[in-house]
Amino acid sequence: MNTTDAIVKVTEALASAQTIIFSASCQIRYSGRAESYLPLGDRIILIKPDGTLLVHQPTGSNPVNYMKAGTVHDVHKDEGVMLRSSNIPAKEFMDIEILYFHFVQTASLQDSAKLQLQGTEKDMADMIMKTPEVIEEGFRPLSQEEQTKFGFIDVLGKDKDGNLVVVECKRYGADFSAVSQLARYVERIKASKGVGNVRGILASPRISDNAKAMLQERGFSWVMVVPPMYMERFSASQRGLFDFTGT
Amino acid sequence: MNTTDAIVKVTEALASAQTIIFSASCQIRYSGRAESYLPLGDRIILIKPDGTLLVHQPTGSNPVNYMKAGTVHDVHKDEGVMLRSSNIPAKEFMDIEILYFHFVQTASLQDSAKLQLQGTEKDMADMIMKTPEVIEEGFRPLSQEEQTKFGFIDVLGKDKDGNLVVVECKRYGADFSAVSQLARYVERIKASKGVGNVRGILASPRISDNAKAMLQERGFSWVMVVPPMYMERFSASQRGLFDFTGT
DNA sequence: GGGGAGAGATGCCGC
DNA sequence: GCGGCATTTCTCCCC
Repeated sequence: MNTTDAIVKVTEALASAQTIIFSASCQIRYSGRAESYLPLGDRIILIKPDGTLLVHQPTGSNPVNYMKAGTVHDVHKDEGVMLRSSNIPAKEFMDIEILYFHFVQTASLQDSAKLQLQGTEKDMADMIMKTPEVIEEGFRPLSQEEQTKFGFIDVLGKDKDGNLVVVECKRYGADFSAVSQLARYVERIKASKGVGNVRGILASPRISDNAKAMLQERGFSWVMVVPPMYMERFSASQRGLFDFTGT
Repeated sequence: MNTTDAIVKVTEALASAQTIIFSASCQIRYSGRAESYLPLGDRIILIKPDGTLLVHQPTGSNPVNYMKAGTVHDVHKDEGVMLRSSNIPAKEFMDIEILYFHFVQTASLQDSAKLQLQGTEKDMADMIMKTPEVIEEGFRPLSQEEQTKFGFIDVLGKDKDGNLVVVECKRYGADFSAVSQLARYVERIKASKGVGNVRGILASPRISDNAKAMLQERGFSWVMVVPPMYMERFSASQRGLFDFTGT
């Protein structure tokens, strides 16, 4: 695509805060929290009205380079074509040297929708509050997301014998970090409540052998809990839309 | 844009494993590790040759919905237009119901370049190996990335008195998690080497007050180390390219 | 704004 | 494949 036309199109879109998508052969330098250089290649570049800039290579989920919201962009032609992006407060800078524009698209997007997500760790904690027997027989939850200066506890409760129980939820497989976190909360509760016997329970779909060993070493235990997913499409009437689940 | 033309263009691009970028008014359902619904709105959708699919709203760095590499896509018209994406091994599925295509672009991108990144945690460890005095006077590094069954140790060394020292590097501010990690490694080294006195040092640009308290409580210490950044553009001859840093 | 922790985290490397 | 962990993590929430 003609370079001069492309520069005009990008410049006008930047001025009117439109969304810009273009493909270009380019090389990229970044300086900020770290520093990087990306040699010449073809990429997709997306600039959003909020200043976000994303550079995508032909593979992978993550952008190879990016600038966060609030970044200011300017494209100009000197010896070559340069897209210079600056985020002064964040002290981050990027230079994209463009050899050729493959295409430039601009758009004014209308989108106020927010993602509705289910099956998070918070949903696990909600489920435990409602159906505490998933932890163990006789477990009675007392509070959810109890704040301590050292982090917040997913679920705090008492077992059938009246012992305090700290429950840490993980929506994925639990690892060392989860055990450390549980240990920290148990210590914190022991200290703040002045109680010697506080139990720790890790609730997750899976746990690594190593993490389980560390858990038992510290006298804690693990309960298999799967994060709840129960959107309306699982009802029989919606079977047509998502019938690939087979259930 | 004409819907039939758009469907043909997307279908052909999918068949030839091109990169596809289009904008559409759509609503999106996802089911997999979690479940989500995104109501109607205008989005940018990017499909890569490796099957990666990204859905971007007009703001923010992260895609609001996505499918990972290896996903298979198919667009067809029934009552409405549906882009159905499936990743069978991962048990993940997405349905994008498209009301209108604003534009469709396809491209064959040539890009074998890899990002050259500096200022990572690994670079910090490298620097400590080369100039160990940044840790403390008389520190002698023995090994880097020493493997243990409980994770790998950034730098293992001895202090001027011959005590073993475990160094954990963080390129950002150190938190509880970093202290827990360091404690785990120190315990591990004590056990595996059969030594009672093993020191722990956390090396990072910053540390939170709480983390520092926990560190001292366990008898460890903190050293301020900044991840090294020294690309050639900081030389005087390159001043023109990145002179906005002011230094 | 900093601290703490989750995320449909992703990506990398090692076993 | 799982495990362990860094990430220019990003994002949210709460102090």
